[in-house]
Amino acid sequence: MQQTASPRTNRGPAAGPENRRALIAAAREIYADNGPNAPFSAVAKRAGVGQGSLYRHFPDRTALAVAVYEENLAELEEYARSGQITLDDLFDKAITQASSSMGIIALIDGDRHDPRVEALGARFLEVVERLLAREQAAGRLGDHVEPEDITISTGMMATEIARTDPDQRDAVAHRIRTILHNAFAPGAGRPRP
Amino acid sequence: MQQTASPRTNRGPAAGPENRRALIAAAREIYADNGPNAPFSAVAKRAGVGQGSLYRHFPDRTALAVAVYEENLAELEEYARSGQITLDDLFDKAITQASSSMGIIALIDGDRHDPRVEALGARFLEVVERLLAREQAAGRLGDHVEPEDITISTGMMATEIARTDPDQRDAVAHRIRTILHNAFAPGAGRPRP
Amino acid sequence: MQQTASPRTNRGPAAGPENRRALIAAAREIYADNGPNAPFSAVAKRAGVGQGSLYRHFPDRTALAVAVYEENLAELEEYARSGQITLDDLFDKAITQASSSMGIIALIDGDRHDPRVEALGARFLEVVERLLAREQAAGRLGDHVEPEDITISTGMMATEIARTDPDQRDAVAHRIRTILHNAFAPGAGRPRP
Amino acid sequence: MQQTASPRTNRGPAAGPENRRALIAAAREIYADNGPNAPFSAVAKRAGVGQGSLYRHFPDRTALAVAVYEENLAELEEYARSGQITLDDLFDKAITQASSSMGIIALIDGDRHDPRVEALGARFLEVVERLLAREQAAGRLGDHVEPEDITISTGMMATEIARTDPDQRDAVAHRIRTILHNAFAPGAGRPRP
DNA sequence: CATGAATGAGGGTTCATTCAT
DNA sequence: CATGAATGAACCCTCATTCAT
Repeated sequence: MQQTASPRTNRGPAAGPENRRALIAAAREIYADNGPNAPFSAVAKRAGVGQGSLYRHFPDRTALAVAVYEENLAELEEYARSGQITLDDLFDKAITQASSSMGIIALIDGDRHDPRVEALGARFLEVVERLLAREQAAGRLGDHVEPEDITISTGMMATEIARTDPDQRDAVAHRIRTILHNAFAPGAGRPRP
Repeated sequence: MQQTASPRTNRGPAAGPENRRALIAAAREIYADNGPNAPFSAVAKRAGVGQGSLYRHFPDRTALAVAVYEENLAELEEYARSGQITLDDLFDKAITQASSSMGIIALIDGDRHDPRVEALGARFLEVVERLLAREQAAGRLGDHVEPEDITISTGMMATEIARTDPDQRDAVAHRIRTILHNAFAPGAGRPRP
Repeated sequence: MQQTASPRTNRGPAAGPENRRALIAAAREIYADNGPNAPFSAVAKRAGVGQGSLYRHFPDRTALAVAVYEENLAELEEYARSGQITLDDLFDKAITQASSSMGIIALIDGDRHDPRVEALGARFLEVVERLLAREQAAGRLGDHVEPEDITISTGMMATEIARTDPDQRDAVAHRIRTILHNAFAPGAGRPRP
Repeated sequence: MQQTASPRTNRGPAAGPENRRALIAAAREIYADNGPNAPFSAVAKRAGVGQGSLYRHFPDRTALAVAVYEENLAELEEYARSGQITLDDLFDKAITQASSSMGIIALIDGDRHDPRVEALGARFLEVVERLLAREQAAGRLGDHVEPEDITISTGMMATEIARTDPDQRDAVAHRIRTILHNAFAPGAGRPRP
């Protein structure tokens, strides 16, 4: 009837932000190693944090996945802000992140209607829109390409990479990039003469 | 005083093949409705069959998923054998099947190294190779296209369709088809003049 | 990810009815000893039955409490059917059952709006109605008494007995009986001359 | 770089009594709204007070319940001291308090052997004894009535009211009052002529 | 003296798998 | 060969209690 609490160590509230970071890092590892069905509690264990703290910081799986993905996205936004990002840069980032976040991506996929996830999608779309406008103006991408072409393609590519064996990822990534480059190249949208 | 426990209906060995079919049909419904994490036992219930029979026919989840997918593939092979299958036909099939087998696809994804799954992949590759050779010969697909481009693209497309909301599937399917057509068109692989 | 089942013994389906009885008996003991907040799983343990079997037989706490209480009620109905039950007989039964079912009563209380519980209440009301009509006709209970007076009083008494220390139960029971007898006696409802 | 964790508001020792009052008020609300199984911590949250302060003021659930109930009792004592309290007045108070303190009553019930709870019972008995003596002297209650008849009846009534649906409380209260009035009326204890 | 994050054991429930009938 | 109840480990989540700040 009574729950006996026997905390081994209590580092106090100061541990809060540190724990949050540890949980996000642990989530990356756990979901990368064990796929999206890994027990939620495994994240807490890996982070060296109590179950309760995990739930305090992230009330549900989605909250955690969003936090992880948000870090990825923030890095991308930062990169986009700091210079002239190209489609290849975007693909590079997507491939890199897909390789290390496979479980998280799958997790997010399951919740695509969650408002928190939709918000991330909107932020990603913005990055893409700016990129596309610039590249089209420079004549490096065809005018037939729409932002959704890029977002969907990037998502497909990331998923495919994520589920590919590590030792074949480079080859598959190269193949998909080539396909997409051909599809998005200037002139690709019009019938050949 | 105890009423002897007795199987309600035991139709004997004759029921074997019938049960197998019922289980496969039930699996389609269950995984379509509930996603890949649906309880295995739900399939037996939906099929109107005991747990034991489910395990007899399909010792594990993968065995069942393979059986379902094999039906899809057999249909495609049959279709390919019976006439001049085009890339568009292939895409049509993939889209149709993705829409109705989303859970199964996800299930198979998790087991891509299972030999039973690999065997299906090999059969699919064969279909694609024949198709590609014919279409390239007819000048309807570029010579830069390789069979793996098709298999990977089809897989990506199917996954993407499967995870898209039903009411947006047509639009997304159209978009992806356009991208891939542009990518695979004759001339798309060479630099523009 | 996989749940490993390691059943020590599996006595087969024949154990079903036996398990059900064992669970009901265990529930009586557990809730009598530990009150209504006893862990549900303790019932399974006491019955020597797996958790799953407990849930199969009784999908929730209320189902179990209803089953227990239904046994009590069936005994009362049987008794009422077999002869001329008096108010004192009813009180006797209520007191006896309250003493041994305290936790169950509390449990049922929490679910009084559950249809299963309401059905039991209706059955109890029927017994009371017949009893009251007969006793009033015989002049042993006042005409001012209504069935609900009896049902509420019995409920109050049972609850009070259930929460009284065993060694004071007789005294308290006697006291409450006297109060209610005085209240329900012929003439008690009318002003004294 | 780390921002030092700092208590938002710490009003110092002066806040002590104020917090205590806030906790008691919060307990009333929480247990009225959520029943006796409401999380202890919810009280602190509702009171706008830290967990630690809750534990400082009330080391356990019972301490808090006793404090709440003590307020009710003090009000009753004050009322009794200030005039000629009748049985009906007592019932009125009991009904009113039962309606608003249902969770607390249930909580106290579980701890009736706690000395703190027993002390409250003794104080209540004193009020009843004085009331009974006065009413019997005035001929408004039968000589057969003993203090324990009143205390038990009041307790039963309160419990019954507390667990009755709000919209039926008036009817049930009226019914129980009538029963008890009939039982305690002068002459009710003697056999009819 | 107050705050509120951290802890982790415990209870609820599900479901993969076995096996008596 | 089919049935479906039985089993219990695993996962999810809550919450009583402590304690650094």
